[in-house]
Amino acid sequence: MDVKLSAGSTLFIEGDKADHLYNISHGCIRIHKLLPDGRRQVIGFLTTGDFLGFAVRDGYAYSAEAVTNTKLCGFSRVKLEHLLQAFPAMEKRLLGIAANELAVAQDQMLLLGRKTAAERLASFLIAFSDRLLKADLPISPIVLPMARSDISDYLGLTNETISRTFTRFRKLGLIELNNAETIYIRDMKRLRRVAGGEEP
Amino acid sequence: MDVKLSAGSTLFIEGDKADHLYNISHGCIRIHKLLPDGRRQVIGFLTTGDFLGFAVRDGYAYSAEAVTNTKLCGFSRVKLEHLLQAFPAMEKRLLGIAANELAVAQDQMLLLGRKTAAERLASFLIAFSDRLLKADLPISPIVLPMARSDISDYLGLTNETISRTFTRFRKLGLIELNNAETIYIRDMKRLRRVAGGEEP
DNA sequence: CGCGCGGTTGACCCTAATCAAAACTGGTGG
DNA sequence: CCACCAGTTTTGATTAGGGTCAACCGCGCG
Repeated sequence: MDVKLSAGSTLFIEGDKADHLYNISHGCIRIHKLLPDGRRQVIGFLTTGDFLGFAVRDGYAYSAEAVTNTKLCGFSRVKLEHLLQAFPAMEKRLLGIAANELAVAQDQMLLLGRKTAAERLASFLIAFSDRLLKADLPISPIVLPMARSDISDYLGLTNETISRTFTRFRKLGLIELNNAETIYIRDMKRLRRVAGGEEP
Repeated sequence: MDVKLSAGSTLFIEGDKADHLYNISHGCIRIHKLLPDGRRQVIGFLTTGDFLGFAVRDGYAYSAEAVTNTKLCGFSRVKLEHLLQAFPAMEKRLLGIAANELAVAQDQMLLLGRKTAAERLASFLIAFSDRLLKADLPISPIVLPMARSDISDYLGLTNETISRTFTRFRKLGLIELNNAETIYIRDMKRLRRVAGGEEP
C-alpha cells in the first residue's frame, strides 16, 4: 500500500501500534527518539530503498518524519507474515538488513560516545558521500536535505557547534559551501582522516 | 564447540575473520571498538544466553573480551548455515534477536547523544537491575562484574565522572555501596526518574 | 609487609552548550 | 519589484559539564 508524505509531516510516533513495515520508494525519512523535556536524538536518516519500521514489541521504538516529500510502500504486518511464509528466502534477506543496521548503529555509538565534534561532522559527511557513491548518484556536490538542527540531533551536538565546525572545515580547505545545503568536499583524504580520529 | 575464556582474555578482535557465532553458556563478555589513538567505546556487555558474533561482512565489527571467566558455545558459520537449512524457524528467532539488539542499540544512542552523566549511570543501573529481574536472579544487591573503566567506556564518560556520580547518588540516598562492586538500590523510583531524564 | 592496581577525591582546564544578536533566505503581499 | 516578516544559519560572548592531571586511599597479593 502506497503512502505519500510531504516534507515535515509525520509517518508515526514512538509508541504507535507497529502494524506496518515500510520501504522507501523515494525521498528521505528521519527517525528520532525524545526525552520528556524535549531533548531529541535523531537515530538515522533513511532514503530510497531503505526499510523502516522493524519493531520488536507491539509499538514503534521511535518516531518517523519526512525530511523531504517522500513516497513509501507499506506492508501490513499480517501480510508480511504471509509473504515470509511464501518466500522463506526473504527472511534471510531481512536478517542481513537487520545485521547491517546493527553494525551501523554500533559505529554511531562509537561516534556519539568517543568522537569530537569535528570527527563527528567529518564522519557524517563521509558516510553521506559513501552512500551517494554506493547508490551510483553524483557525489559532488553533496546536497543535504536536512536542516542543521537535524544534523546536530543526529550527532549529539547543537546547531551552533555544527555551524562553527562547518566554517572551521571551510577555513581549513576541507570543504566549500555555496549555501547551507550544498557542500563540495575539497580534501577527501584529510576529511577521512579526521573522521577516523587520526588527525587533530 | 565449547570455548573457555578466563577473565580478561580475548575471544576475537575487530577485523578477525568472522567464522563463528557464539552463545554464552556462563559468564560475561564485553565487546568494544577502538579509535586509532586508543579511545574505546564499549558497545555492550553480554551474559548467559546472549548471542555474539553476528557479522555482516567477513570480519567482526568489534572486539570481544571476557569480563569474568566465561564458557561459550561456538557454531562455525558453515554449520550454522546447515542448521538454518534444517530448522528454518530458527531464522525467525535470529531475526527477532537482531531486531531486539537494534532497539537496545538505539536506546544507547539516545543515552550517548543526549543524556547527562547522572542520567547515563542511572540508566545503566536500571538496565542492569531489569536484566537481573528478567533472568530471575536476586536483584539486590547488584554485583557489577566489570571495572569502572568498562562502565565509563560504555557510557561515553571517564572513570572519574563515574566515580563522582556514584558518590553523588550515594549522598542523595539513591544507592548504597559496600565496596566498588556491590550496589544496593535504595530509591528505585527516583533512580528511574533520573534515568528517564525527568529529574535533575 | 610493602607493592601495585583500581577506585576515589581534588584542582584546574577545555570543549561544546547556552544565551544573544546579526546575517541570510525564502515567501507574502502591497 | 521591493519591503517586510518568519525561520534558519552564522557569529560572538560567556558558562558549565565533564575531562585531565595529580594525589591519595584501600584492598588483595606476592
